[in-house]
Amino acid sequence: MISVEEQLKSMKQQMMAKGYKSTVQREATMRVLLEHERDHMSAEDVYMRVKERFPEIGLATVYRTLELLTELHLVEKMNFGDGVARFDLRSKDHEHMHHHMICSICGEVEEIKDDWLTELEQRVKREYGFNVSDHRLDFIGTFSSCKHGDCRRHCETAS
Amino acid sequence: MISVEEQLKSMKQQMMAKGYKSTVQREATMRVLLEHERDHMSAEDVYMRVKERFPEIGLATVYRTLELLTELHLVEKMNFGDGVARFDLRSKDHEHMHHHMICSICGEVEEIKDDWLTELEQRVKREYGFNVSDHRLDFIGTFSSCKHGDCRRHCETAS
DNA sequence: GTATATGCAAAATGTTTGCATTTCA
DNA sequence: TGAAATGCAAACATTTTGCATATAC
Repeated sequence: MISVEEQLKSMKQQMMAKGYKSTVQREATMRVLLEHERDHMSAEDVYMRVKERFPEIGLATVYRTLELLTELHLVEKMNFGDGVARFDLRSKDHEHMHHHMICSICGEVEEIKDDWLTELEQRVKREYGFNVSDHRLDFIGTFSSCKHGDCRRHCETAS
Repeated sequence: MISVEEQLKSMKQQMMAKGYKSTVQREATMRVLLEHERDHMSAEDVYMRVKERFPEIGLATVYRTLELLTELHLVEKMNFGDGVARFDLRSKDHEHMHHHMICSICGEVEEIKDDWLTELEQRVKREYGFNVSDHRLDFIGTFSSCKHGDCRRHCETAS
């Protein structure tokens, strides 16, 4: 596992290589993303976390930064159907998009870190002539533990 | 294949069985959905189509009807990341959610009607104790035909 | 007759944009 | 220095809500 500082440096390099400037606001945003790698934060979530340490930042800047990072494929923009976009870092050791299990009882989104789709992607290519560059796989259902009354974790935070 | 009238009747019955009333607005909305079974229409799309035949209908009614039908599992609410919810009928002969190929050149959303995930759903259950009731599988990429300049179909309509 | 559904307009939500000012390379 | 980035507020798009009226059962 690479350290936060190293990852930050690498991200900055990728940004500057494409002609974008490195700013304190962008660094602060990336730092928040690094510290919440798999939290599926909304833009507002990211904004609030960045604001804690950099109170003068504007929401628009966070949106613009997240858009930029998405463009650079450094973050992944997701949508779980609740009307808000969510963002996660695409770290070096998780090149491929991961899959999700979305619990309809507690709202928790859990990850499956493997890539189960390489085979199906070949099939798509073979049968439909479609070249897959990305994929999204979400399972909707219930965790056994939720069904039995004791939710896995932070049920109340899943607004 | 069941006729439109039969399907409509069945949908109305399901609605009334749960205590909801059958109204002309709801019928008109369902009819539009039946005639555009796999068109991934936004609420606005549905609204405009219903309005053609029932001009006094309000957008809010369409939203409320689509919400109700989603609740009854008669329609499927989707989200392709462009900020608008899209709706399709869940017809009898396609009980399971289908998969999508989303072309990043022309924006076209094409369907894969098979269910490729039964095996993976068992694996989720086995490895994570998660009981899948639904799933969503989207492939993002490009059709060979789009790459070669001639887009598959109605590229300009994919706003 | 009564609870439910509708239409309209207003509000709420999430996101984008214009523009004057600041900052980075 | 000059182009790019920022912060703010206003604009925007989509969806939801309140409420008086109409409708289905």
